[in-house]
Amino acid sequence: MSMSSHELDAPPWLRVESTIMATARAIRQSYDQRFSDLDLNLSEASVLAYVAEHGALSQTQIAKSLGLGRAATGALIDALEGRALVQRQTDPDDRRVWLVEITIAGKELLEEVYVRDQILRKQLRNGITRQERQQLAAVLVRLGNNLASVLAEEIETT
Amino acid sequence: MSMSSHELDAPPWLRVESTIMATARAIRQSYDQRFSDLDLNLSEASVLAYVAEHGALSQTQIAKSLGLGRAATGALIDALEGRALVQRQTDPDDRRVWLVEITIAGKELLEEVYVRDQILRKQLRNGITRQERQQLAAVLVRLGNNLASVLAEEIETT
DNA sequence: CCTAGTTAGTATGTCTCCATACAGTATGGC
DNA sequence: GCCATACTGTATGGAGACATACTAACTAGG
Repeated sequence: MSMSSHELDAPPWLRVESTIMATARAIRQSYDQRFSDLDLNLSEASVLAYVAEHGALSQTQIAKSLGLGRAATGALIDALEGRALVQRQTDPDDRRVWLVEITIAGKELLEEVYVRDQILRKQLRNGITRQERQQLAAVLVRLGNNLASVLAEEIETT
Repeated sequence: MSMSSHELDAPPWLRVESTIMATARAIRQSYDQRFSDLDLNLSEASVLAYVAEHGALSQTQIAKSLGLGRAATGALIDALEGRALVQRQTDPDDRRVWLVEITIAGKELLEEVYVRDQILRKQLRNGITRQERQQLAAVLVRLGNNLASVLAEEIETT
């Protein structure tokens, strides 16, 4: 993996963006590999975990919480439902919405997901202190806020 | 932007991954917006800047330095060449390779790119100290190394 | 009521990238 | 020289996500 090979010679903005981008890709990839024999990718596992923790939720709620669009979320739930890991129920109060719940089979699979997540996280934290991780998260959040205002401002101006 | 809305309620691994992922997406998006009236996206601008700085390069060299695959890089160069921002020249020493160089028009466009990059970077750095940025980069590199070894190990085991 | 506006979920097209496979070309051992 | 190997650039198919547009259904104002 050429993670750090383009640290010195690339143009400045690319350093930030491509490092973050490459890291994000690699995280996704490592989870996908660890989950591959469960036939789950990271997004599917995330939906499963989120639904397990929060009970019957609409797809829009799930999408918002996971930072995905509604279309992408719907596709994920299609896949999970096809394997009977979650089930859709009609909402008695609103005939537009599906309430998504985890099934017994889903819970069982999720146990294995948790185990592997723990192992992988331990490997990824190697050589990175708790304080550093917290700082990383804090800086990323601030960066995210700056990005949000940049993007918002941009829309105004247009 | 729901950058921080899923900070507290999402499952743990998702916090790290999705924060990084969302940040990367947002960075790309903000650059794309700032460059949109130049008809450039971040990757194209990166290729342009990299070629401007390092002169005639093979596509493989460019790909490696930018952390992209050769196919994706080729497509980017196709687009830039179609707009006469770069030009391909045959390598007298190796008939397989294209040597890619920036054109006058490319250099002119790049000036504008640099100006906008400076402005955007200043906005993104808002409230983040130089030290924090360096630490962010350092932690990301370490995380990247951990990811690389995880992915490598995974291949061995398979 | 009933009409206008909003929201839930879905379908579709696009974007950006990767992985794989391929054809043409170099290179190093024999 | 010759062959196996490695490498360059391209074509193709797929993954993952977005934006847009659409249908169905809810809701609030008149």
